[in-house]
Amino acid sequence: MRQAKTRRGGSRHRPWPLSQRPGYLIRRLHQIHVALFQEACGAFEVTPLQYSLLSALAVRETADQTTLAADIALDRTTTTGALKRLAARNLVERAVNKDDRRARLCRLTPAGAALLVKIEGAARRAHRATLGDLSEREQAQFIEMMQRIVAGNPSRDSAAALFD
Amino acid sequence: MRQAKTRRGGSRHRPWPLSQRPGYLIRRLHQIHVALFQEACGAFEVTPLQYSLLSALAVRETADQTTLAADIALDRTTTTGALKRLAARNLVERAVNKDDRRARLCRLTPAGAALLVKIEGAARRAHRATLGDLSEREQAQFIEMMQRIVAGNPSRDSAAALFD
DNA sequence: GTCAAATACGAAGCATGCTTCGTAATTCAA
DNA sequence: TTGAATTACGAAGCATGCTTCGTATTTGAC
Repeated sequence: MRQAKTRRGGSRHRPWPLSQRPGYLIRRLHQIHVALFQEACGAFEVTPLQYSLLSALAVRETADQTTLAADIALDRTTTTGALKRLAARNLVERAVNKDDRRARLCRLTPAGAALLVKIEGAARRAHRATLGDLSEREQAQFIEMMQRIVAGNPSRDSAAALFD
Repeated sequence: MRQAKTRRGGSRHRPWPLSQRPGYLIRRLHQIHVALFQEACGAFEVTPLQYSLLSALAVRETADQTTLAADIALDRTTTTGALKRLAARNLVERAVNKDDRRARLCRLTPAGAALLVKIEGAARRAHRATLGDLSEREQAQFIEMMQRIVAGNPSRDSAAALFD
């Protein structure tokens, strides 16, 4: 048997440390970013996802929910839930489209636009802090590699391009 | 004003493309990994988190829920929920500790240990595939950088060390 | 024009993930 | 030894994220 000698207990596979598994490390990175973001922007009651949505809306001016979902690479129904919460706080308007009554045209309210401006600085700092343990050069490499992975794994309905 | 000229509509900040924000890219990476993992291991009805838990249990042999939560850097109550679901499928045993009736000692059942062995190959392939768009050398760099970031942002109650 | 396909939503259900609050059991210091 | 801190859980609540199924509306092929 090429198996390493059994450990206390039974014979098992040689364990693959969690701390070396890409999926585990990615989950941790996400966890770390969310924590840093909340620390920086929690006072504004905005989550990373909501910041993404507000940003996308600022670019689109107006868009239906499916389009927004594609913009931020998020499931449609999840996007709807997030938009509802933003609408409940009067940061977003969700009016039924008169020209296509299936759709809901979303748009930033003045309050939403104002909030976006207010949190912009803190949000960007949080994003940068996430990679703060890497050198400037490494950060650029890291981002480039992430972009390459994302490009190689298109979401089912990626509109993409909009933000590039 | 150093601001770029205003776009159709109003004056806003120069938008920072989502596709360049570390937090957004990390969320996408997580999304991609989960999708790849489901594709590879969905037939076994196992999620990435459940795989982490089963792995941690295989190493620990026996552990209370709080210890497991620290092992996989996950919130305690979330861990409890996942363990309950595994227990409901008879993959994990959650017996009240006779020596400390506050705690529940968890342990892999034979079915759980067998399942872990069965999915090990597919799970590892899914983890590797997540970075599949990078060269071998880049993958090693990428993992090393993620580890550095994780090391620089300890979870509140990191037991860590166990898997290193 | 009409009817099937496509589209945009909504509802429901499950699995993460987090926080806060409450409870039961254990520990440890005075 | 007794009573306050600590510890391990559980429950509840909110926010993601996903899938599947159903409904309303529009489009487009014929």
